[in-house]
Amino acid sequence: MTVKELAKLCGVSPGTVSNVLNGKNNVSDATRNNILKIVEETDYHPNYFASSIRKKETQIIGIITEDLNQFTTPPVVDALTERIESKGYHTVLMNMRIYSRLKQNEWNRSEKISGFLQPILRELQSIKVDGIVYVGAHDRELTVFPDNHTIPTVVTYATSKGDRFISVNIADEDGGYDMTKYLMSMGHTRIGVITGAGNNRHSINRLQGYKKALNEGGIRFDPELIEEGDWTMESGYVAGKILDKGVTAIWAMNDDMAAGVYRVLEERGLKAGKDISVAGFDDRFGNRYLIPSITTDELPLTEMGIKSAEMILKAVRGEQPEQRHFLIPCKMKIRESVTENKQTRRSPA
Amino acid sequence: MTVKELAKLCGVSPGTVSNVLNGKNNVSDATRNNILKIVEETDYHPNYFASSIRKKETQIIGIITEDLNQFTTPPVVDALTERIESKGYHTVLMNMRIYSRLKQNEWNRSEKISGFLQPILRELQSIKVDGIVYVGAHDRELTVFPDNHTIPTVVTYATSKGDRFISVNIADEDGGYDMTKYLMSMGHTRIGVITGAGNNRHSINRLQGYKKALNEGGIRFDPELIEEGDWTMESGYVAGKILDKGVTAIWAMNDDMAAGVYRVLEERGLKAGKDISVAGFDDRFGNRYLIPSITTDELPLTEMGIKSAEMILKAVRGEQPEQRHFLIPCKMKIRESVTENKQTRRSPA
DNA sequence: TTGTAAGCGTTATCAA
DNA sequence: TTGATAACGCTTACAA
Repeated sequence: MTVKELAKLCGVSPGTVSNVLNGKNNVSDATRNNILKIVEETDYHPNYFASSIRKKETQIIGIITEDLNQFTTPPVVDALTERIESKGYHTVLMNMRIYSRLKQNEWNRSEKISGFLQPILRELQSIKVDGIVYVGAHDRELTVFPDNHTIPTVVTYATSKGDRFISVNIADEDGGYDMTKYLMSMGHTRIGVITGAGNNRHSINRLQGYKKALNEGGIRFDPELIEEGDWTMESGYVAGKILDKGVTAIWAMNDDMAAGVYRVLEERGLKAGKDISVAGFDDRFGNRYLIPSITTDELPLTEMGIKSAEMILKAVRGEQPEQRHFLIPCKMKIRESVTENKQTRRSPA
Repeated sequence: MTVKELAKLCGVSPGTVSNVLNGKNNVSDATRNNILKIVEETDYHPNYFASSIRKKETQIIGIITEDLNQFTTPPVVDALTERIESKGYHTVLMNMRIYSRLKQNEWNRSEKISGFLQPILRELQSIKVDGIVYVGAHDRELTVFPDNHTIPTVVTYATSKGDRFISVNIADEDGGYDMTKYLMSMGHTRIGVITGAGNNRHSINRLQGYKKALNEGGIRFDPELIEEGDWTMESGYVAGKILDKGVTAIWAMNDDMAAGVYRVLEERGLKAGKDISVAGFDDRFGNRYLIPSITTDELPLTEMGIKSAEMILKAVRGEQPEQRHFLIPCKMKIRESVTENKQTRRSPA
């Protein structure tokens, strides 16, 4: 079924049918209704490709994910597509699968990622997407877009080199600050920290927040209390040795590493929230698995998707964004693993 | 840049350029190389839409997910896209988001899902996908495809009503059988089971495997030892009362419910793998969170994606599949939570 | 308000 | 092996 055939059925010209289908108002109500009725009856649907040749805008937004299997990605994509599609745009998802295609020590090798990105960009270019949202697997300074890339682009869970793209990210510093403030409010002053990989922006920013909170509370920052992990449970287990430094609380920068701390406690016959306080980050699993349930800071994945959607739609329409970099706040989840510090010195008699 | 302009640059006709670009072998090596060189230099890319009007096949496979946020979905999609794209096809992902759009008691309401599916099918139809892979959020008998649906379709993590579509699923019965056999091999004879929702095919089939294994071992099936859960940790916690029926092992049909059992044990001062054996299903989290680490049965998500990809490509090419329904086996993960039954009666003196 | 006809950038057909 | 030329299904000037 084509416009031509449909037009014949309606007793009008193809042009008129096209006008009706595209919501033009240069058609009489009578013919419009008649055409619409017949469209309904015949279940006619325009050929998307044919119309896209002639039209300048495709109403398609391309979504590029670094890795769909990274746990942070699906919620972002979900919110993103929901919002974009609710505005009448379509989405096309391209997954780079960097985690399965790269060895761990290559995750930051821009030239590798660039190699994966290139064909995908070509693809998106040839389907003439109106805009692109790039969803990172972890916050990294992106240098992977070629210089001649001109399609409107928003990056999320990643930062663009310089001011090139609009970016939407986690407010990591505030997250670290909130968590530390909370631990301090529970009477903790010697707070051990297990960071993620040291060169990682999440680690750096969260630690910045930790320092800021300590500083505000008049507590001297002690580098001895910082252990570097690599986000895995195993590294949290190893870093758990920080226990021996007389800390009353340990904050691991993700829940996986906190789970490693739980293992150490188990081995020593200790309990989080009773003998020592333990906090995580991400809220990867709600309160389901760790016992006692873990106090953590929830990543704002849905909100990041929503904000990114707004921004790319603005960009596509040629509107100016109010700012170029957005930091979305996390949400503290107070559970059982952090309790008041019983070792707090009372005010001297 | 269009073929026309490019052809002029190359000093040949548009048709010849097209032939080169499409790998036809009716062009001399000399002109081919020349054209290819200039294509490279000018970074020319054909307009996807224009070529798709004329071509009968689009080389696009549509992937429809019931819910991308269901933990089983991304691995399937990942493997699926990898395979499909490695064969020179493209993929377009459409996500129905049924979990956020439906209340829990509506998850099996076919007419609701049908309502979400309809516009997506229209969309895929209008971009003329060569085939469709439908990725369910849990195994369900699908009645949601309209009668006039003729595009080659494979369903995975779902079963088609009757013999309509090729399907790729988990070998749930074998999974239940293997797990029960393993528990029996560790000396357990009174094995409590916490099922998922009772009307669910996963529950039914896994229980079937349990019964089969018991039967082979000469153990009478005791309905008293079966508790119905609903896949959530909370329901596993409630069903944990099965402890009081003198079981030496509990098998929860997913890891979330097993986590609920861990909570019950914690409250009672018991330990999985020491005082009682506990097994799960899914291997949702590897050995990271539950302590002691849980013995479970890993879902074959990647393999399901691979098989589905093979099948849809076969279907698209008009080849006959060797069978219409595939069951992919799970992989037992032996960890710490199941140990030998110390209460086993020795052979009578 | 409607119809006619000329594109859009490709690929397919057929003749040279 | 190449080049004209006619499709493909739709949109859009422009004419009626």
